[in-house]
Amino acid sequence: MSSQQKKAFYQEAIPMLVAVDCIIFGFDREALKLLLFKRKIEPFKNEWSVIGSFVKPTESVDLAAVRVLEEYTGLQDIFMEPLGCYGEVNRDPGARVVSQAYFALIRLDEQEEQMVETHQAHWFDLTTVPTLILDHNQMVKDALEKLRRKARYRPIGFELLPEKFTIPQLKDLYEAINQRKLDRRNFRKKILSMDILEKLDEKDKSNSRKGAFLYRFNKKKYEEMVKKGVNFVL
Amino acid sequence: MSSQQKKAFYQEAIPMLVAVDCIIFGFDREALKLLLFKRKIEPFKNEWSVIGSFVKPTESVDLAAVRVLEEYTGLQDIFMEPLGCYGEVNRDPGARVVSQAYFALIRLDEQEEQMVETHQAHWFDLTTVPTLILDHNQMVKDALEKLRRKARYRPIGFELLPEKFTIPQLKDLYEAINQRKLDRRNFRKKILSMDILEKLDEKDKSNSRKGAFLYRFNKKKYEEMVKKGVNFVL
DNA sequence: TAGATAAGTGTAATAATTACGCTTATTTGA
DNA sequence: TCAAATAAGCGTAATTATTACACTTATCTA
Repeated sequence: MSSQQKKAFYQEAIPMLVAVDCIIFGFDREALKLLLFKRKIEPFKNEWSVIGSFVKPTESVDLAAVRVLEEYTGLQDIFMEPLGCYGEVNRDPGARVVSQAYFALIRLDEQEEQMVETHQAHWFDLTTVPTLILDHNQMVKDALEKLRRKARYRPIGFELLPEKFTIPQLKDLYEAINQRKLDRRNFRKKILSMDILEKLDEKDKSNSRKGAFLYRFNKKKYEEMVKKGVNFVL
Repeated sequence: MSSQQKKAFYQEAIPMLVAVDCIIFGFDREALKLLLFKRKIEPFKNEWSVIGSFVKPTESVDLAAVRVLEEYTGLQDIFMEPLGCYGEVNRDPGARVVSQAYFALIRLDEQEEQMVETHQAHWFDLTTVPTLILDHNQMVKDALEKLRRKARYRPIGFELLPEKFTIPQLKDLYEAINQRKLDRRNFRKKILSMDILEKLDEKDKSNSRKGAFLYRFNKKKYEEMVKKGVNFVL
């Protein structure tokens, strides 16, 4: 249906701008990081903000989020899910803008960390997030809370860890997300009892003399468990 | 800032319509119901749909949802929370419309059931939901899933049950939400152990010869538990 | 080759969940 | 009037999950 035809309906309604904003978390094997960038347009040009864009008429809202993520990080097929709608009347002094926020999880290796710096973007440690434009600090706060809640019943590690990882690394990730210490032995017992990890023959010795065995997720088994609605409370 | 001034920014972005849709669940002491109404405008005039409206320039998105709920049910201060954004390009043939969906829970007594019928609205049993316009069936499905998940860690009963209720009634509600039988005795034990119910001196004899004691929620204790992040898995 | 260190294994104590039998209050109708 | 029927309510044993923590192992470095 053409734009002309559509205009016949909903005459009384008033259009507004729709944007997407992505809160992107990364994990570099020790700390949780947040990707921010320097805004390129007025108002608030050159201030820190999360990554975002207006939604184009030819793309769905979800797709706009995927596009933005790819534009700024070069990454595709990233775990991303909706965070919520930010729709206060005066949240953006530039116009009436309703923003749909998303949060994404990506694993960091040097490659990505460098790539990102070329876009006037920067990975911040979660403990040193600067003041952001508009309601973006609130978005980050909400995203973090959602991440924590989510981590309670899903092994988030899929998205944040490299393909091969050790159990102590997985534990570090959960500690970073939840901000509390977990018992090393109980953590191992619990995650192994879920039967979603595959032990490999290699060891990672970057963190200890003894070295820790590498594992990888068994995605199939994991998907099955999610379907059954199992609770992975760690 | 006036609309004129705002136009100076974001010139390249293309505005679209923003709507809210509310998926409203009710519980009438035996079954979960869904509130639907006959659409008043073209396209799809007179077909069943959930309750919705376009967002006005002078109101936030959240407020639009509250307004709509009040317009159709006369009810204020209803438990409502965001469900998600529905933003496919061609989801509405009438225009490019991005909809933010909400779901709400209300308790049904005859008063409300009647009131609603005056707006060309109707309470449907969840097992007999008709075909709805646009992506509204999907919204209902998503809302139901969210309700179930939510009920796992919050005593939803606050919103769906009358002020005074019996433990068997609360159990029936959880069974309706989760679509599975719960053990009467274990349910009672668990809910009482949470220490959020106050036993009253009255009995409700509508359902049995012996009669069941009425209880009411202790909202203060409940809020405290939610703050502490306690899990109410029933 | 001893000492240091993180990885990994085991186990006992405690707490939560599940399954289910028995008693109680009340109404109905034989 | 009183036995049968029924849902409400109480208690307990068996199972399963969680927590706390002691001990052993593999490996590197000095």
